[in-house]
Amino acid sequence: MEDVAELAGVSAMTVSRVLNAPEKVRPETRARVLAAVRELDYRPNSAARVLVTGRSGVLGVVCFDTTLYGPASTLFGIEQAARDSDYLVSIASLPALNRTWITRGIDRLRSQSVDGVIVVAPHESAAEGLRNLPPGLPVVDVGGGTDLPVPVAAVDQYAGAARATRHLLSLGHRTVRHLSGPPNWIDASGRVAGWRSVLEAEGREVPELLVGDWTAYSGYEIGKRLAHEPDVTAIFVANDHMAMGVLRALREMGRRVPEDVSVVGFDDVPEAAYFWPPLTTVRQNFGEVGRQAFQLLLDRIAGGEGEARRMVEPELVVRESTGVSR
Amino acid sequence: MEDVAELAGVSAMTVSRVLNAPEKVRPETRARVLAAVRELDYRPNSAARVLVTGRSGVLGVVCFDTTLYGPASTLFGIEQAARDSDYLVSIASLPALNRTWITRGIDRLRSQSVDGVIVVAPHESAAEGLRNLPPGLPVVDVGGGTDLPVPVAAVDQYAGAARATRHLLSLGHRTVRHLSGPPNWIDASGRVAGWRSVLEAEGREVPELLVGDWTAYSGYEIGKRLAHEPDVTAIFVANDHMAMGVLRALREMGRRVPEDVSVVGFDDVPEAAYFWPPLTTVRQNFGEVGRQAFQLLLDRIAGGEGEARRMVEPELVVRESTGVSR
DNA sequence: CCAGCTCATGGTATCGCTAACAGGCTCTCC
DNA sequence: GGAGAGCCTGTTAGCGATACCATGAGCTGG
Repeated sequence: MEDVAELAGVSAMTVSRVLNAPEKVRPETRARVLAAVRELDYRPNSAARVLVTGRSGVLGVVCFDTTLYGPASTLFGIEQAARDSDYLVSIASLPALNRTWITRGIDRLRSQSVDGVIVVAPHESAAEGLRNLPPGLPVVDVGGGTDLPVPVAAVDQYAGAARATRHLLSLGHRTVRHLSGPPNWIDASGRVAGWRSVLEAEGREVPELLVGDWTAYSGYEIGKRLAHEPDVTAIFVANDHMAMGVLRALREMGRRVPEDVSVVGFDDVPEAAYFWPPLTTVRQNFGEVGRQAFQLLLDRIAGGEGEARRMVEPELVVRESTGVSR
Repeated sequence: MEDVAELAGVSAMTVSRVLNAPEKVRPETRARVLAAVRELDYRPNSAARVLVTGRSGVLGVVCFDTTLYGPASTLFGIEQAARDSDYLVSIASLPALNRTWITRGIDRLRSQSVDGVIVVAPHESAAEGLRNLPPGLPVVDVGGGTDLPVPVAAVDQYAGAARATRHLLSLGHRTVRHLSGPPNWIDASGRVAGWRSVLEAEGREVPELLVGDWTAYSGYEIGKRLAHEPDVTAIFVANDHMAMGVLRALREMGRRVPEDVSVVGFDDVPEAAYFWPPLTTVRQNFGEVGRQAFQLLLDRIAGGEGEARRMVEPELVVRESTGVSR
């Protein structure tokens, strides 16, 4: 920086000002400095800047498994929003979902002086991990429950599940089975709640809950069991990958979709329209959730104490895997 | 740090040593310092450390679309390896794949004093972006070609495609059609080359190349066209998602898989075993690629000039979408 | 008993930048 | 024409750590 200052015939302070508050420098001086910056290919040292300002322009994301479609898409949304605002994103992935690791992840990021942290761990353990946060560190949660001490951006799982369930009932099905995600996942329990509430509101029997682990494999295994129950005519599956396994199991066992059984998924992965049959599902706009989370975080970093929750509405996408009850 | 030093009755310098070179401090003193560290919940300020040492413990990843299965899995592998070595990962995603953006992504990371950069952009433009790198910055590429000026970790696409093609020929098919990924993607051209070379080596006709864009949609559209060509009995598709579209198109047009047409995919996404029919495909161990890339980068950071290329072998996974030619 | 070594620790300078204040210049306006 | 208000720009100090060298204690060996 000293060199740039010398080349431009000004002091280091002026160079600093050109970079941080250009309007405070006379245009002519500014031009000379910028020319010198280019000439020497000068780049400010962010470590030094962080040291004195305390702000780094980096935000941290704590996440679990970024190969899952939802978290990966959310992360991507966050990254895009961050790029547009000249933030950089550091990620701390967790080997397991529990309080200890979440706390450790946040610590790891904090030690790098991130300006804020977004936690993408839609699991009950996240709540514990967010209980006693280091004071002064802005934190936002993605997909968490309502009882968190931090702002939350999330898709309204309850509403999405309710829509899926109502759709099936409206086709004439007596009731709807639900294959849920693993217990303790916030998304999973939100979908269970939405499903159950619609059945209860409509006075339908609430059948036994089935529990998978998000994988197509678990959908397939549980689907085989379901295929043996002749009174099952409508299944709401908690994500598209499990739904894919269910579709295959039903087909193998000779039950036609949608003639014999209707199936609804959740997520609307890009491939859902190419399942056999094309899958009716609930679209979640993960990218939008990521962007909302980033906005919430920006607000907190700026000292805002405003909104604590931003819900993104899911959308039912009707394709060919659902049909009227026989 | 001063406070810790005082509480432990030592100088700041000793505290620093306890944290960076514990063996140089008498065990007894070390214990006192560590106790003080815990008591005050002291955390070193990484910015200050970076300022003086020049090393940050952060590595950067430049990537394109982290919602794609391959890049997401690779990123995850890198992150896991990094965590195990106490590195943090910053990501810079690119709005478009070209020289300018890649350079800008690297610059963005460099301005944060990352210790090294891994570029996950298996596209020809990456090569240009890697031509004139800032000197002194260790860079490793993932999935790039052979002519890069930096070390590369990659899956051997050529070998994988060759295996897939030979598998189809061994089932008695006269020749094999190939639906490739978009031009200029390294993976895509590697697979094309492997496919073509086997056909030529076996003296088979090399049919016109078909080109998709990695999406199930493009697979579906091109699959519909292929379904009309009765002499097509074997298709090697450049990724599983496109293969899924092809499967659906063939089915819709009344062509049975594998009885009439055999289909092989590439990637082995977790769902491939639940396609209809279960997809024969080429498994790529993306996680391993990520880990190898990280190892290469660590080596470069440490000043190594060793190996420039680490190939990960893909594996043919035979399922039910391929069968003997009629 | 002391030169000469090792080992543990401390003092000081410095990394590159910006906050806070200081000062000089121009301009306005009575 | 001079006080006062702006506007630019410069000077100084310090952010929190580590590199480097100095220092003193304890030990070895002739």
